[in-house]
Amino acid sequence: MSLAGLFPIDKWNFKSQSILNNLPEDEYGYLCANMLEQKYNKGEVIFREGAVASGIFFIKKGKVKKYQVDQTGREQIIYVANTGELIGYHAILADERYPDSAATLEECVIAFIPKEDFLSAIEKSTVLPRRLLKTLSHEFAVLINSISVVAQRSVKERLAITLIVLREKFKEGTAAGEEIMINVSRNDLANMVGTGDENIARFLTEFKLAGILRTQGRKICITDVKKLIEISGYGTSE
Amino acid sequence: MSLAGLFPIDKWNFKSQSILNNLPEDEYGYLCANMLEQKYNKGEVIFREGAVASGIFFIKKGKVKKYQVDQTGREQIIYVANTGELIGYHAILADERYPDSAATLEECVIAFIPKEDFLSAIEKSTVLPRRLLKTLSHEFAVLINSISVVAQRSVKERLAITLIVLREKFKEGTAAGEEIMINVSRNDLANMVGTGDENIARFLTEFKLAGILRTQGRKICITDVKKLIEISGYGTSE
DNA sequence: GATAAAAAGTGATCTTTTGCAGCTTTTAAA
DNA sequence: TTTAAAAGCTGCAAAAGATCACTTTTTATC
Repeated sequence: MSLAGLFPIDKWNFKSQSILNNLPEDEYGYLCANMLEQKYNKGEVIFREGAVASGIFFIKKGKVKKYQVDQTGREQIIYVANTGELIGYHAILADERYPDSAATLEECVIAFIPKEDFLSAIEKSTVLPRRLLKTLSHEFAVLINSISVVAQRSVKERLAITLIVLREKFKEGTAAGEEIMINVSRNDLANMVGTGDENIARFLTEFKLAGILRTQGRKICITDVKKLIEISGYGTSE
Repeated sequence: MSLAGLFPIDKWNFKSQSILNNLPEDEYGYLCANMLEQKYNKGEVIFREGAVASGIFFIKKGKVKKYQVDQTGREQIIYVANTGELIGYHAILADERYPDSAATLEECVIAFIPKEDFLSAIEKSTVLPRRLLKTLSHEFAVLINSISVVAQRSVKERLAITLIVLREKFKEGTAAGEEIMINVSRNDLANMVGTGDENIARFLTEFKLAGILRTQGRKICITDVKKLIEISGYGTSE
């Protein structure tokens, strides 16, 4: 089923894919001159919050979590980046250290582009600055939306929203007709929602009993998205 | 007292001032060609979330809250913009509707710059795109920081942080040597922290009894910032 | 496939936060 | 200065969420 009109999925997606999409041949070539492609295992850290930013990363394949760790050691996942997205460019553009950490959620292929190449590509390009401004501004909208939701919605609502969004992300790697399986640990799920693992387990059980989803080991399959949208709070209005 | 080294105040400030600061004469002149200056009373709405974005706003004097209202009518204040800051540019750059609403927290003087002027100023300028990229990227860091804090800190800690940040904002309009008075309603304070008015009143009383602050009507004067920083959770580490 | 380690699920309890009701103080307007 | 309305404060009860201990299931590795 499509979410169109039922759930504001745009409010939850950065779409940084569009930055490099259909870039003029020469500009793309230049950007890739010193590109360093690398395979990452599941759970590997790509960069850490506070580290001096040496470049940006292009996710050629896989899913990456972006997160912050607070002083008590708890992890807050800010965003899940998918195949085709760029990460790490904020630090370069702001000329600051990485504001968050990034780690793979599954096996990934990721290309590294050195800071200098990225910056001079922007310098030379006419479309890159414009695209970056657009993407960054859109990201702003996504993030303030997240703040409102985290500040005002219950854990149950937030879990519902998280599951809907994750389902869309996992849809991309799923063949048409095949069932969409969300494959993240309960702990990662808890760190996205901003609660403890136990709470997640409890609500997942509740959702399962309500016929909203089915689990296969750690994997989750949403069987009734509509009901989930209702719980998310976006169901009636918007 | 200075917060340097004690509290990461940079994590809480957009600093969009720097966008127009010391802009080359001609570029600034062009940007201001059709500028429309207007006086706003306290509490007036500047633009509303979801409205088609017609331009950007330059706060010449005063403080403005940026907020979202959820379906239950609750307001979440995302940011307080101060004298010298720009607002409304995200929507223009992203080519989307305003992602949040803006309203004055006090009497303000605000100048409106039409969308077309802003966009062609960017087109013609060499420094504007760069500055915008830098500002937007920094804003990203500020917002993800907010998400972590809202998701993981207690109401008491969040109030402490909010008070420290507000104090810095009100410092700007205060003559040197004069006492810094934070002048916002309990309701606005609650909407910044993301809780109810009653909770704010309770913790303010607690802080008052602990000798951290003093109230004069609705106005708040922080008398022991250090203690507040300890409560905020930034005291020991960072 | 066996097995150890890790992750997930459940129950009980404790803490934090919310929301209501009623009261007091402050503010603004007559 | 008076007065009405708005804003702020406090106590209490209920709800939501966090934490701990323990069991069960799953995953990964030999």
